[in-house]
Amino acid sequence: MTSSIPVGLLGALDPTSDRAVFRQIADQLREAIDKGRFKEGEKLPSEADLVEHYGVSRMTVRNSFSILQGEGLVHSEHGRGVFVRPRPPVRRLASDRFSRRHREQGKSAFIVEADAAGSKPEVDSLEVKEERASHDMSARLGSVRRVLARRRRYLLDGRPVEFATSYLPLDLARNTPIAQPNPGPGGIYARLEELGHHLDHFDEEIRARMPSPAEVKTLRLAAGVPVIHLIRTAYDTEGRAVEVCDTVMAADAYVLSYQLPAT
Amino acid sequence: MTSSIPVGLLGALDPTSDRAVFRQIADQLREAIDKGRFKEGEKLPSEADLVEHYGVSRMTVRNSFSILQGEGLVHSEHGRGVFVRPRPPVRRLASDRFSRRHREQGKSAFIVEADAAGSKPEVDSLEVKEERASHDMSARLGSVRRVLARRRRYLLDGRPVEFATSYLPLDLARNTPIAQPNPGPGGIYARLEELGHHLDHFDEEIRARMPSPAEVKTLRLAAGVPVIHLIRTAYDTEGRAVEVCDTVMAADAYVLSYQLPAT
DNA sequence: CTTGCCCACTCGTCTATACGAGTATGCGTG
DNA sequence: CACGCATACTCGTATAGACGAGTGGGCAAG
Repeated sequence: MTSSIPVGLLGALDPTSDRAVFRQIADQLREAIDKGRFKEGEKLPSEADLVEHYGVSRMTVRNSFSILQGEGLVHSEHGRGVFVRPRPPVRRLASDRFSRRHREQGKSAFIVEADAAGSKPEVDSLEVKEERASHDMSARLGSVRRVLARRRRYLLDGRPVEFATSYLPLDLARNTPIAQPNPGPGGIYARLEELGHHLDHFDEEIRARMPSPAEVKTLRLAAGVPVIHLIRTAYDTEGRAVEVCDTVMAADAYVLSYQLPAT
Repeated sequence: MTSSIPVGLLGALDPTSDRAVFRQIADQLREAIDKGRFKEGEKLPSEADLVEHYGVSRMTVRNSFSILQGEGLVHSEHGRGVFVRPRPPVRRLASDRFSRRHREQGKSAFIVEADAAGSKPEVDSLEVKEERASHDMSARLGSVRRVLARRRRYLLDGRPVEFATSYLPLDLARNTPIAQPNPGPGGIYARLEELGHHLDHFDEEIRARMPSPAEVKTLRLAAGVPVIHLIRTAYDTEGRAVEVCDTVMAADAYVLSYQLPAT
């Protein structure tokens, strides 16, 4: 007995079916996972086990696993096995997360929230730099040539969950606390208001897509995990766009939540 | 010469690199696509071309393609080739799309919008049914046992882009126009208000994830296309949840847009 | 008991081959 | 000219084998 894994939880192949063998195997594994016969974090039967159980070649089994991996259901660890991917705790982003009320406290929303949820928050790879505005950024900020870019990465319990860059018109941010790595209590929105730019409203654009290889690296994303791409523009009471925040989030770690009036 | 495709757009492998051969090939193809050397909808070199160009086995080339497919960059067509996946036109969903103003016209927002964008809208697989509320739905609607479920699928130019189900408490919807396949001008929100349920606000929850096999089928999704899962709850002025709309959208066809006051 | 090594097991990468099935093109037949 | 078929080219599926590399447990030496 080379395996202590209950391969018996799986059925047999239907040779009369039109469905490809590797799809049938993937279907059976998926069903077993969905029905909880394999639990979160649990090890699936090894490739060798499945080769023996189904009487197919190893590449066929690997093909099945690659389907499930693409669906984000499992992940493999070299030398250890293939595991049911655990659902990470999600972070809820409410639409009122930038209200002045929340800004009063000294700590950032991210830290407060994470502490409340019992996870350890970190912010790293902070970079504050002057840059040429990209074409898109220039359009969003109103024909601005140069911008101040503030980049940072957010982690929960050591896992990167979000990578964000704020862009501000350089004429507005230069030589202000906003250009400091730590802009102080209440973050850059508090500083903007102190500088006389009273915030009026935000526009948020939301997309979802598969990550680029760079994003996979930065967010240490597992296969089959999309990203949520959120672009927020902050406008002051004079209608000027004073900041654009470009955020890429690991989709399995987030639920966005908005409350809309029924006007 | 078996191929008219300019394989010459691609470089050579680096045998000293630690990076796996199939990843190097995928990198080169990705770069060529990103730089526009292969354009949207264009056919990539065939597997056989790449086998010859790189001097590797076919499975290695296929492995490279499968990476790009998982990233949503390419799609393959049996018997035709592998193509750069075209970016479909996106549908923008604005946060004011349910305002009473938009409800005045007879036609649904989806139809109006699509006509304006010059695409042909369709709504199909309409199903109106009484059901037992799922645990989650019951919680959202306030301990409701039975619901009226309204299912429909939206298509643009023949392509399915969205699948939505509205759930309403049965005691509220039974024997009203809401239980009709076509609820009339302004949709069910107009009918709800006529029935005395004045809408106060909506809550929207947004997630992104890879689609289930059923969703792949319903939305005819290409590999590497995530879905946006939106759950909207409508509340009346008495604080009662009067509808929950569960929507699954092809992520490559949508940009969601919200405007938030900076209170 | 602790340390270090070996080995079994695991997934990762790659080759070579075979056959099947969908697509498109061109050519020959009617 | 129109139709249908042969054919070449495409990707899809599956097999069999090889070697590499990460992991972890057990065993032997110290």
